[in-house]
Formats: sequence, C-alpha cells, structure tokens
Amino acid sequence: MAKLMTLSAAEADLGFHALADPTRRAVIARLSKGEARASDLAAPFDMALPTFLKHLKVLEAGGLIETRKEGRQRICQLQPERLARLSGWLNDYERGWQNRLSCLEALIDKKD
Amino acid sequence: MAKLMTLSAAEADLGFHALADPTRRAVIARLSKGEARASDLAAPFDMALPTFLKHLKVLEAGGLIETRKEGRQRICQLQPERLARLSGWLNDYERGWQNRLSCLEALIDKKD
DNA sequence: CAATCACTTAGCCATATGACTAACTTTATT
DNA sequence: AATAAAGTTAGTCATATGGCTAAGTGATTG
Repeated sequence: MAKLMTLSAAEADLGFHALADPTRRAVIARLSKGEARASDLAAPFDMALPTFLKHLKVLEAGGLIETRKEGRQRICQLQPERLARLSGWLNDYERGWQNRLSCLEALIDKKD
Repeated sequence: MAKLMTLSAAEADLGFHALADPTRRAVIARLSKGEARASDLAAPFDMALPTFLKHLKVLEAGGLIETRKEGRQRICQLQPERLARLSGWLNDYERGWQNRLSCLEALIDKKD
C-alpha cells in the first residue's frame, strides 16, 4: 500500500499554523468546492484586501493551497494531499481506533 | 451512526494553534504512550520550566490534553477525542477519498 | 520543623501576527 | 492612450507568542 510521506516539522508548523485562523479555514472550505480568484475569495470578508492576501500567503506557505497567475488575476486551489498529511499526523497519535472507525462510518454513511 | 460533534471555531483556533509547535507536538507524541508528570514531560527539552509549562497550558487550552493535580505534581494525559475532532475537520475538506482510503489501508495494515 | 521538590506567578524582552492605509505595478477595456 | 481592475509592496501599529529570570506556594522528606 502506498504510504503517505511523513510530515516534516516545518510542514507541520506552517500547516497547523495556517489552520489556526477562521478566515483561513473558511477559505479552505470554499476552495474544497473548486478553485477561485483571490478577490472572489476575499469578497465575503470584512477586511482590507492586503490583509486578506496575507492570509492566502500563510495558506500557501503551509502548503494547503497553490496559486498561479492568470493575466492580472491570481487563481487559488486547494492541495488536498497536504490536508491528508496533516490529518494523518493526528491519526498517528490518536490512541485506539476512534478515528479509523469514524472513517469507516463515513464510508458507510456515503453508501446510504 | 454516532457522528462526532462538530468543532466550534474557537476549538479549531486553539486546537490547531496548539499543534503548530514542535515542542507541543512532541508532548502529544509522548502522551500517546500514556500519562506523565509535567516535569518528566519537560525533561527532554532544553527550555526553562516555566516556558515549558506555558506550552502545557496551550495544549490544555486547545483541549488536546487534560491535567490534574496529584499532591505536588501535575499529571497530564492526552485527549484523543479532540485529536479525532480536529482530524475530522480536515477530512471534511479533503476532496475525494484519499484520507478515508488511507484509513482503510491503516486498518488493513493492522490486520497483517 | 527545616529543607527540598514540583510547580506557579509575575514580570521582562524580542519577534511574529494580523490589522490598517497609501502608493505602485501589471493587465485588460474603451 | 487613458482608465479601470486586480493585485502587490511598503510601512505603521497593537497585541500575541515564546523565551527568560526571580521569587512565591504547597506538599513531601529527613
């Protein structure tokens, strides 16, 4: 079975730090539905644009999103593999089977 | 199926923040093997004790550990349920099945 | 009951974080 | 070519974070 590469300390530091903010988690939630332009991502937030763009940089530094320039706009997309790696770190330190069981439950739920 | 309670914004903020530091993650790793006294947890780190105890408070504020007083010592234990809830948040925003599959793989690996 | 152990509190310091405004650059549009 | 759109850069500011030392508290130990 292909095992997920282990997380370096720096990746965990930056990744979990990026997750520790509600604006950034909301961006992740939005991007889980598909890629988007920076200013469209910013629109829901009552925040100056440069402030918001710093959040995007924190997410990018944490490896949670990737961005590219298209003309004058910046397009952002989620990096689900990194979310999986961070989740995997947590799984490693759960005692017992709680999470693996909850994953199975999720599978079962999907089959309904 | 019993669904895990959803994570509040404050829980996610404090929980992920607590995870964003290598000292604190090392404490989690250590506590996954069983509870321990504050000063035994502190021993491996080249850090003044009050500094280390602040890390324990951050972990406790994040709900990742619980502590109790026994005589003059403070005993710490992991709260795996909270780790599971944080992991669950990540799972919610992974696109596709990567993590649920990796959970299944973990199950299969355990059966070997 | 004095000493010691295991924290605990208080306070200081340097750097990082998250917010802002103002000014600048690089594409489109008209 | 002039304007507007979409970022970007630079600089300020208040608060939070992560480190320290020094001194205090409460429980054991000799």
